[in-house]
Amino acid sequence: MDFKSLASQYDHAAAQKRWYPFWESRGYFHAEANDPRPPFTIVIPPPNVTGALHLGHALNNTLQDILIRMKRMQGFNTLWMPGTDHAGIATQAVVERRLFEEEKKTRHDLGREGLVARIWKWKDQYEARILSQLKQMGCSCDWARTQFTFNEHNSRAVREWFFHLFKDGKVYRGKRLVNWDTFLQTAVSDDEVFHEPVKGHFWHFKYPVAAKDRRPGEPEFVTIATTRPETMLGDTAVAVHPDPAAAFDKVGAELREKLLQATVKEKAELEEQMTLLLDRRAKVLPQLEQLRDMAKRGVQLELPLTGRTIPLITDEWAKPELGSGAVKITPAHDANDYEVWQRHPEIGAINILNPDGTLNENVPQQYRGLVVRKAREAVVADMEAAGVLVEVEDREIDLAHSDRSKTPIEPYLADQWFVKMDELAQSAMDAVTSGRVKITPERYAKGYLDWLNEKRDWPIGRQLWWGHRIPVWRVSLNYGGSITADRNTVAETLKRSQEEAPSQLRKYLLAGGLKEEEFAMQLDDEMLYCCILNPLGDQALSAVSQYWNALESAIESRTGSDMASIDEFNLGEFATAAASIPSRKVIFRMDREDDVLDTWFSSALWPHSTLGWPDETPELKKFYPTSVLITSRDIITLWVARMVLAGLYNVGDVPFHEVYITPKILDGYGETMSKSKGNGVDPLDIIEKFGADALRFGLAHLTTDTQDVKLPVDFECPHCGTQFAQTKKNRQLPRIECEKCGKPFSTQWAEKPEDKALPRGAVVSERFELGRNFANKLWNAARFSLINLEGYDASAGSTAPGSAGGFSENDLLLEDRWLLSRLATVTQQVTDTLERYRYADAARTLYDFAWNEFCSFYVEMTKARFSVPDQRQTAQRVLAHGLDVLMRLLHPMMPFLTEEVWQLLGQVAPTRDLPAAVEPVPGPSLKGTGSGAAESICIAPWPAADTARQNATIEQQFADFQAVLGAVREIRQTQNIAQREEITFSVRCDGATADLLRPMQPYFTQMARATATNLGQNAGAPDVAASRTLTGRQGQIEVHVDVSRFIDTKAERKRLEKERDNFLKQIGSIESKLANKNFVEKAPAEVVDQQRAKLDELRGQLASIEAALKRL
RNA sequence: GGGCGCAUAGCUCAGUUGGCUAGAGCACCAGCUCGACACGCUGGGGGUCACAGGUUCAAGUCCUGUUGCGCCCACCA
Repeated sequence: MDFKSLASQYDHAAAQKRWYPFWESRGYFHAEANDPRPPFTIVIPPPNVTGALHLGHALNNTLQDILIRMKRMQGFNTLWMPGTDHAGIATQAVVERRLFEEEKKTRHDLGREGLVARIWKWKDQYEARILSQLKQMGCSCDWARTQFTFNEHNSRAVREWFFHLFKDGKVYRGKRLVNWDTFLQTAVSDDEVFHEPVKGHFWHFKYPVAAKDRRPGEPEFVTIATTRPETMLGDTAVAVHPDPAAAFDKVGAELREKLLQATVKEKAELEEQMTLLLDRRAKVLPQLEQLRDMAKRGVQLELPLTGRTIPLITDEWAKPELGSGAVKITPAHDANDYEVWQRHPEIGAINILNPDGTLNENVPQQYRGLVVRKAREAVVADMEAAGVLVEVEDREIDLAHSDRSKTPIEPYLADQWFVKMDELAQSAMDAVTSGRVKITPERYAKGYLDWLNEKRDWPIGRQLWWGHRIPVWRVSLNYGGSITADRNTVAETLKRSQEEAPSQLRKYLLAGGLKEEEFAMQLDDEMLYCCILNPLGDQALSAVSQYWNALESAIESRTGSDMASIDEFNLGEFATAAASIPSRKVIFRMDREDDVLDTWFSSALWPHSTLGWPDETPELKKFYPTSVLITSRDIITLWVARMVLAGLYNVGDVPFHEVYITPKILDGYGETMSKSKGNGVDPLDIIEKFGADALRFGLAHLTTDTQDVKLPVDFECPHCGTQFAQTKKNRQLPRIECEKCGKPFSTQWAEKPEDKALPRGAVVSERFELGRNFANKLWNAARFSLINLEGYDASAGSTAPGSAGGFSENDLLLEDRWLLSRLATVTQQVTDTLERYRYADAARTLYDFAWNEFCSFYVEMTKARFSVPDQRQTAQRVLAHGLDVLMRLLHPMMPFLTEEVWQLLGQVAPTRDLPAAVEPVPGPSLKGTGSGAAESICIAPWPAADTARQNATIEQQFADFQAVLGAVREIRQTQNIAQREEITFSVRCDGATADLLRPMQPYFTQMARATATNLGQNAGAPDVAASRTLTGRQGQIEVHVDVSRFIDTKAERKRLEKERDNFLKQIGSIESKLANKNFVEKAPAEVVDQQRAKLDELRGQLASIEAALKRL
């Protein structure tokens, strides 16, 4: 191949298109459980199928792929498990919104099955898009194993886990205040709620003391205050503090404590608070104590508008320093009041809301059916009319809104399934404190532990349709075909047959074909719950259900028949028999729970369910526990913690040994990227413009462990190519007009046909220019090498005796030894930093080495050597080897470019190993050594550092050469000597350095168009010279360039004077340091010596600067 | 309210256990069509390391406080 015809710019699109299919077709990404090599496993944090991936995902997945690719090269049996998450509420909300926007339909118009079918379609579409994005980024996932949290297998795993928790008594049913979204009619979790201040009011009401409980001298009313007056209809008590004086004192003491440590500014404010507190105490304490006494006596209050009376109670929740000191208690609609109820069960709870947000039958007739807002108005008006409205204050209220529907949240008491967290949480805490799971960066362990330490039970039900339906059947009693499952009756009946009901049901289930270990039951005060493991789920159940319905009636019609005789019936018969159930007969009725499980319930299983659990697959045995989890910090609690406890519970081992928390990608304003904010960037835009390698390298380069990554982004006009900043204003617009050419283009928000018809403007960031430029630099270094490897002799340098060719250790020149030494160090550094997730360090090390050492020096220097027949082959061998190692080290970050180069290199230089300076240590090593002739760089061995070639002396000698070259170049530039002018220079230095520099003459010519006329201890300066003084390995090096033809005396003097001043300043500072007794005595001897040496050096340099000045 | 971070050049970021004149990329300035690369080469300018104290022979680095910003959690009759 004629390598000269290779394009001078790296064609990323072509490389991507060429190599990804190649890798896939060769099956490099596929892992088998029976592969004997040690495993290295990562499970992907499954992206939500809500939408396409943005740069945050790109970062996360790039970092995973870098590790996976390195480990693959290191010889591990590498598995990267891909997949997506069904993301319950988020996905359903997106699809519902789309449904409404496009067809003006709600989910109720479609029904459960219809809506779920829609969401599946959406899922298919976005899953395909997500997987395609990952492939275009170059991710080397084992695609054949692609998983989905809601596929059949994972559904089975979910049922299995739930069933075992249920059976263990770790799942229970309880009442709980949920954030009720009255629009979507579902509970939403706390993290799906946002708070927004709205203007509201603070109403003060007085509740009369019941006439019968009034005593002279005591208050006739208790005043309470609320921001939600309609909730008074659900009040079940009013509370006052049991010891208001003590409570006041406690608050006072806290204030005093603060005051002690307060700054002047805070003091005034705190003192004012203190005064207010004391005033208040004086004013209200007697009355509060009276109320307290009344409460202890059991006084009742009349609850206005309702005709009910409620008790006055004492509870510490009532803060004497707030409001009136008395607080209304509405357990069904306020979380704190709910807690009060738990402490005072006798007060009860009254739910006043219907799921749609209207008031229900528990409130007086006139309020029923009103929405909260209307009810509030009505209640306030009626309270005023009743003369119990004391006062209305304006107040700003931080009101909870649903993230999905943007409507206000109503706290609502609902039945929920919970997972008991005590032991599970403890196990997950132990895993981290014992070091079995290591979190990097360490600081994130604290949040994990703190959160788990609260051991709050986990509410797992969601009132949604898209998700894993809870595998529990409510067993109620049904009187003769009427399906009213009247709770009280059921409870009563069940209570009566408490012992009997479960055993009865058990018989039926067994008769229905279920095995003993496939179902479990829980009986609470109200209901019998049955959890069924059978993977056929609904289907099996309906058969069972039919079976016992029919069975009951059969038994009824066959007086005296016993259970033993059921075998003679088959299902068909029972189905017909069921039609004739006598109306007075009590039979069981089973209804499946409507709720689905929290998405995290299924994602918690991800590391083991994707490997086959609950089956004991070879994969599970081989790849579990996985090696590392790479994810973002905001799901450490929601996801990571739950995976740990689920893994321990189900498999008996942690799901991963390490967790690496990535930084977050922020936009130019420091805000996190998200689709909803409109600041998300599609990685494909970046890939198209800069290439996948540039994207990946850029992201790795930004990944430091201390900071998030701010990434200002620009729109790129598709008409004229102008880039201009994405701002908070324009980032959500469907169409934007170019700032330069004024022509409009569309954005990701384009919905209307006329907008969509416009050309799409890409969102780009100049941050990725770094990676693109680097890729191009590498490409050209490779191109240069390929062109010049003509005649490369693979056998040259073979250690085999008698081999032909010009390579032998003795032929290695200084620059060869330098490069090999550096290569060993860089290999060590890159390996080490990547193992420790220090991606940016690895990227920077490679960037600096490749650009400033390999290209700027080694490659440059080979130019002079290729024309020297004696040197050509050695230079080719070392160049090819250097490029080979560099490509392998870069491959995890830049897979496409490195493969492209690898393949081309293979054409001209099929093997590129150099004999190791020392024999590698024998024994099983995972790290590769030579590249061999791997057919793809994906599976080429990871470079091993040939540490025997590390040589500090060589590196220092080379540094001296670099310094001299730099001095000559600098003089050229500062003297304004044209590039094409040949110049001469002399170097005064020790003999060893002169010997070193003498053979470098071709490089001075090559790289600085300069000829050394005199080298050595006695080398004098030309008459008219510009000079630099350097500190070499063996002493001072003076570089004098003959500038007689060019001298700009004024400029040179100015420069030298500036430099002299600089030196004087430094010398002064070191002198004073050394004059300081404390420093000399206390600082370590080596630091002092270092300073003394430095001083000598500086003085020497100063002297030569002064000499140069004199000469001018 | 509790917790965790961050603040270094115009911009985006490095700066490992305190120790040479604090670095990089982009942007900026000057000069370069020399056969790998103008997505390049050579050289240059640019920083009171947010502020105030403290520890130390020595502080960008450690401690305390202040200010500003971000995130997480809790709470708000």
